Amino acid sequence: MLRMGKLTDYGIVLMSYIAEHRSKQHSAHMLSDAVHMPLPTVRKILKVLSAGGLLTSERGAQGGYILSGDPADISVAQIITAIEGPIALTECVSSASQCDQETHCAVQTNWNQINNAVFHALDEVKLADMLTPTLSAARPVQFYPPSYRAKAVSLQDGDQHE
Amino acid sequence: MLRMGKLTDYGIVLMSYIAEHRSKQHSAHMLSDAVHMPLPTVRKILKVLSAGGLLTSERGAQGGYILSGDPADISVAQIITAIEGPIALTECVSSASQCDQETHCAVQTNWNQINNAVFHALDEVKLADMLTPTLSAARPVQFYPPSYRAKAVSLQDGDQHE
DNA sequence: TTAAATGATACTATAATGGTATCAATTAGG
DNA sequence: CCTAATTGATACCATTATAGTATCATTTAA
Repeated sequence: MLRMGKLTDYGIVLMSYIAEHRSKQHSAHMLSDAVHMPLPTVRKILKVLSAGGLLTSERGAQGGYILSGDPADISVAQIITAIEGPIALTECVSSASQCDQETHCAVQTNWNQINNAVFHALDEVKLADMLTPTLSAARPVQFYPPSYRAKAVSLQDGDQHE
Repeated sequence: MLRMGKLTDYGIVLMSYIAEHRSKQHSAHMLSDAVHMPLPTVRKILKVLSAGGLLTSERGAQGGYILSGDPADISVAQIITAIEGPIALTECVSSASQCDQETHCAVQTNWNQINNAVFHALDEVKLADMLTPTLSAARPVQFYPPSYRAKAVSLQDGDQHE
């Protein structure tokens, strides 16, 4: 399974919540209550989201966070990028290939394209889309065949615990 | 950054190598030498790839591995799925939502679409494509704007070390 | 029957991640 | 002007996941 940090997941939930209540300014405390996440964690995420330019913060009493832009303009890719860093599946792409594989790594070049494909997929989904309960009708969605799921075999020891 | 296990990266390199030398059968030992990866690790990956149906194994002396299918038919998505498990960015999708967020998680529904988009992006890139040094001309590739890279802010402590 | 190979399982150390605590800086309001 | 509320920044810890290794069982060609 392609893994993404749990904090990023939280981040998207937070962004969704804020987008749903754009009128108000939200403090970390309020959001923590509203979305039932531990306050320190919420604070950490909000800070990063703010540093990434997705949220605008106001300090001091009665301060808080608001969306920096329109939900229709903020993509999932932007949120992920803000929290996780640049979207890339492999290390070697972002960190200018310090691996000793370079010789056999004609592969590397093509990773760029893969990463791009993934990025664009994520960039097409906007925050506004996340608010709508289901948009199945709007976009042509094809669930990938269950055979793929079934074929997965654990790399780790013993149990797969899922 | 969206993370993918290093072993998966290795797996793709291995598959690429095997695809480039389809005629022969390859033992873990040979591959370990050829691609300069630790033998035990190579063995582990090959086993999983074999269990996933992407490689066909033959036991005993003079045994080894060969590609199960045509490189043009094997997608990167398949390789990733074989090694990492089903392609999904969040936990809650694959493990039938055991999170306590369900109330606020209208978001969850839409993750399916995101995961799908990513899956299709990865499924379109075939192993055969990885062999060609660059296919820039063939497919329209757009590198995402560097602004996204720049905006990334570390969630972790201190340094970003990259 | 031996050697070469895959299959399976168990173990360990390192690193990444999530989570927490603490203090500094800012600002509205009494 | 002082207090309380709030974000900003940094440092720290514990748990988990990952990569990597070791060991033994199984199969098969020579």
